[in-house]
Amino acid sequence: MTQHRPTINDVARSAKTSAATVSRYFSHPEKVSPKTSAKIEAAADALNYIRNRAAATTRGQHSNTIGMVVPTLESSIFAELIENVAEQLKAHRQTTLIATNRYDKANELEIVRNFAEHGIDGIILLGCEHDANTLSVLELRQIPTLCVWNHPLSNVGESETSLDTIGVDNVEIGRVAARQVINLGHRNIACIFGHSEQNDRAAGRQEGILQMMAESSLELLPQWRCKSSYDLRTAKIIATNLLSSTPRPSAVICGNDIIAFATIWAAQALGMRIPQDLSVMGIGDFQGAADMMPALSTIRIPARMIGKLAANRIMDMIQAPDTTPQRNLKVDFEVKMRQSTAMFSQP
Amino acid sequence: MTQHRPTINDVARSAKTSAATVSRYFSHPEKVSPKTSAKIEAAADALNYIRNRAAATTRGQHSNTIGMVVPTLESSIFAELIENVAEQLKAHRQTTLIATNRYDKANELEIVRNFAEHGIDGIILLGCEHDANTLSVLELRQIPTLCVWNHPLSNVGESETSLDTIGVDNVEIGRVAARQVINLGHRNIACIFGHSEQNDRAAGRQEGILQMMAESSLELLPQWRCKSSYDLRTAKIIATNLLSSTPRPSAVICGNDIIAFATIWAAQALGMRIPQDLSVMGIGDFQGAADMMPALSTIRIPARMIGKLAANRIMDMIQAPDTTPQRNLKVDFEVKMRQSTAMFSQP
DNA sequence: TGCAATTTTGCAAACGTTTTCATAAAAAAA
DNA sequence: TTTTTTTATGAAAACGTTTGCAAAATTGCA
Repeated sequence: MTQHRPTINDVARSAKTSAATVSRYFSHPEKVSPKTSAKIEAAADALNYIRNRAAATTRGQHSNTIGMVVPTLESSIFAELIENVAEQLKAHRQTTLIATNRYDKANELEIVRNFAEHGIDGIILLGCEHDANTLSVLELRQIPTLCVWNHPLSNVGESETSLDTIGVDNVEIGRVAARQVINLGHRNIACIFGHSEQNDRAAGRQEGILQMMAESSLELLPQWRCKSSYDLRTAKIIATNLLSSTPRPSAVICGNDIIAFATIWAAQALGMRIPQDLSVMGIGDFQGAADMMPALSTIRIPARMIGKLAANRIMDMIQAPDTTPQRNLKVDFEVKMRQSTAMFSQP
Repeated sequence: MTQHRPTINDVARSAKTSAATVSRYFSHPEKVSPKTSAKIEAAADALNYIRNRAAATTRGQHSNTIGMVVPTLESSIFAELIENVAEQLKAHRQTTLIATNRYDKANELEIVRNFAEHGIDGIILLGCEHDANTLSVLELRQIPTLCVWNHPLSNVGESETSLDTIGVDNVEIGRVAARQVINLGHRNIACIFGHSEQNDRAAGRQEGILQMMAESSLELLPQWRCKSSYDLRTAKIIATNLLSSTPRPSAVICGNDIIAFATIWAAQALGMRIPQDLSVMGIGDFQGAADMMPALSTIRIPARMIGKLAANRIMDMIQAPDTTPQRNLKVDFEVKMRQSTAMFSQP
């Protein structure tokens, strides 16, 4: 028996044809006659032949692999995005690779280099802000790249990236979230933002919320302007702290739904009723937001749609790299007012 | 300028050395002298050289890539597992690829074939039950493979796999979860199991729960024996249904924490108080379980530890394929009794 | 300084594909 | 039937690495 794994030559020998034809059978099936196809299929099956994609890639072929970089897998919302991208790409016969940068641009650079080394066909990055070295690798290697999730910030910071984007406008989201709460009559509003250093989504939302409050002539007390990382434990501590000191806000706007969950649970643990004693507004519409008690008022980011659009767009970019259609596609979001917010009523 | 991306030969020419030495500089740095190393580093930097891993792999080299297959990314607990595996593997300079099979063995086979085509060095599968064709591909290609998360079932079904495993014993988990509830004095216990067809974890837990109830001479009423998929929406409907019919159980044991969350929220929506009116027991200790109100009593599966162990083990298997140490490693779990369960008290 | 032992280097042959080009076979047209 | 066009096939040259082997350079020791 052959100790070595069967190669295309073994299949060719067994099917009494040439390696070239076997290769064509797999890569361009329409170019080989039905009769030969049948023979090759039988031979490949019998030998348990498995293609060697690495070898194929050396000869300039596409690797049929798309890389995707997200900050973390622990947010259910990114999971929703990823699964939709992967599903859609599967329909295009592409493999999706996923890696997490843990909100760190240095990690991201390393990941992108690694993707490049493996000859990936295209890359989908989450967010619009990236390390200059990352952009340079992508540029030099001419790897089709797409930024998803958010729209590049117009005013906050420099829109450094020249990459195409598909996503929501986080400044607008921040503005709308704040407006909802303000329109309910709240005046004593606290905020728990996400950290915005390595995170342009958080930065945009913060900007939008602050804009809208300023436009409504509402002051944000320094002690009501909090920051938290996107994890339940930390956020709950910060929320508990915020809610157990006086004066107490009548509403809290949260940088994302994780923080909102934590705020609701912190309030409940302190014996407060939601929404009678406190209104809580989230952003994201994460898994559980609609089903928890009380259901969370939030802004739905259409992860499913972004995923599908992104997958199709990256395929276009790979297949027709010359054409340069839309650069930045803005996706609409949806306001979901549920049970965690109520009209302000004098305590 | 060179239209083509720089190759190892370009670097060699620029550094006034040979391609072989440049190759060694990247693969076995200790074999090249400091002086030459410096020259090569400078040249590679200047040219923005990026290695072509596909080409390397053809010459029989390792691809330094490990594939991992999980059912879904939407469970925070798998995310925790994955991130720990990936982090640990990164320390071994390995890239981790992630794919989801959506609880479908046919998808899994396709993924594994794809991994094999890409010349992956090792594979980590979630769960112990796999398609015979999947096993055959792994066997034929001699790809080091590890099953994680659960211990193979001893009694339920055939332990089909001959693969190494690292995980918890789900039958035992089911037994312990049930015992906790029974020991609190509950006699009218309902269960919402996960679907067990393509899911040996769910099957094991169900088996364990049923065993323990039988041993305690407790009958499980047919209408109290429910099944749900692992998603909030479905589970909440089923729980609502269960809890709004009479007689009503005093406790519900849930197949995992998603189902437990849904049950708690369904009960609360029906105006029941937890744990006074209903005790709810989960399994998994997902994100949020400890922080929600009331905090969920559950069984903690040590995702972090399993991830670390798995990463180290797969590296051992790759580096020393001959040695055959432990086959099945059983990992301990932890009971976390919190606020969602209470002693049974006559209504 | 000379000689052996060791380290570093370069040549050239793989690795398993894809693809160009030419040729053979089949189909269509005359 | 013969000629032309189309389609299917095979031979051989890439693709960018790694690595066995041998030669060259360096080091250690007397």
